[in-house]
Amino acid sequence: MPIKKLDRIDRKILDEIQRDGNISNLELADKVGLSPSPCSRRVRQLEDAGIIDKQVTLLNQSELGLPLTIFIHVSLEKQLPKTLDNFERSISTYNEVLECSLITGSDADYLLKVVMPDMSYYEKFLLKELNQIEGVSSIRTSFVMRQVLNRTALPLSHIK
Amino acid sequence: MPIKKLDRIDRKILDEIQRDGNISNLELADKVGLSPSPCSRRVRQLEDAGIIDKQVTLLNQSELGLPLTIFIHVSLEKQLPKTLDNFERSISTYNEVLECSLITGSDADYLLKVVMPDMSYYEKFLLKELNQIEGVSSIRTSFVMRQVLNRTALPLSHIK
DNA sequence: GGTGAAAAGCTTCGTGT
DNA sequence: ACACGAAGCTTTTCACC
Repeated sequence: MPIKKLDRIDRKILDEIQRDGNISNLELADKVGLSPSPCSRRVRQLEDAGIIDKQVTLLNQSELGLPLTIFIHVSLEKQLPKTLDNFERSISTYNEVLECSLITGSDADYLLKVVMPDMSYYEKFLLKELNQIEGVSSIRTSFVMRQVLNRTALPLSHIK
Repeated sequence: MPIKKLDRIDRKILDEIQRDGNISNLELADKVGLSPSPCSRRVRQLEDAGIIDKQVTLLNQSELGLPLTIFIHVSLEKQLPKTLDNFERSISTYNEVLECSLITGSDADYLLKVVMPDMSYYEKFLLKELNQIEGVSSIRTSFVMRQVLNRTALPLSHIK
């Protein structure tokens, strides 16, 4: 299922729309060297194939009053399926949690990425929310001092 | 500069376009209870204010042959501005690196999020690229076993 | 698989309230 | 500030190569 045959034009299309989700089909067709009709057909096929996921609008964190980005390592006491499941369902209810990944490591380890207005919000989140979830044993916080990179565009260079 | 006054309608608009970047102004206007003209005006103002950053298309990692997501903790030998600067410029050249954050911790610590086609690619990346950057002292790898959450939508509930 | 033209829809102004 | 209506452009769909 993964990796359909994508030719050079498909890659060009993906590359363009990854960077600009608002590009018109006319401009896109021009950039990839196609006429509008086949270009929009290809885009539709890429959507149907599930290669194109969705289109979103990205907002400015700081302007919205969310200057803090925080990574949180969470360890659970036991790695029972029920414990993991409960944690995952609980954590999913917080919109402040942008990412949650189950990662390899010593114990059952989750890595969270959260955004917060300020420290007092974070303290409350930690004590009243995260720490209240059943089975959480240890929490380690890493504050982001500076975001060097924050991309949504995936690399395409590995595609043959 | 952060947090302009956003009323309930502005928040509704942001909430909608965060989830669907392709929504038509007609439909958006309808959802937020406005006629098309003032709705598009508000969107433009939110863009001009820098609150709306940009529109992008998200692609499917697995379908593109990038099933591996990896978090990498990188420590540098010295935290000289020149060393940090060199590292950041080097790391920015790799499209496989989606995120790079300077985070608090013991030493100068970067947390990277990278995507890879497979393990052999990652081994090459680690040995031939990341390890070759001047000043890198230690690297710790965390493989993502499962992505529980991966959102781009920011929370808006904290806005008054 | 690519090209070209016509119809339908959306966006964007200007104007009025 | 919002609503209405006209002009311009984009997408879509069709027939054809």
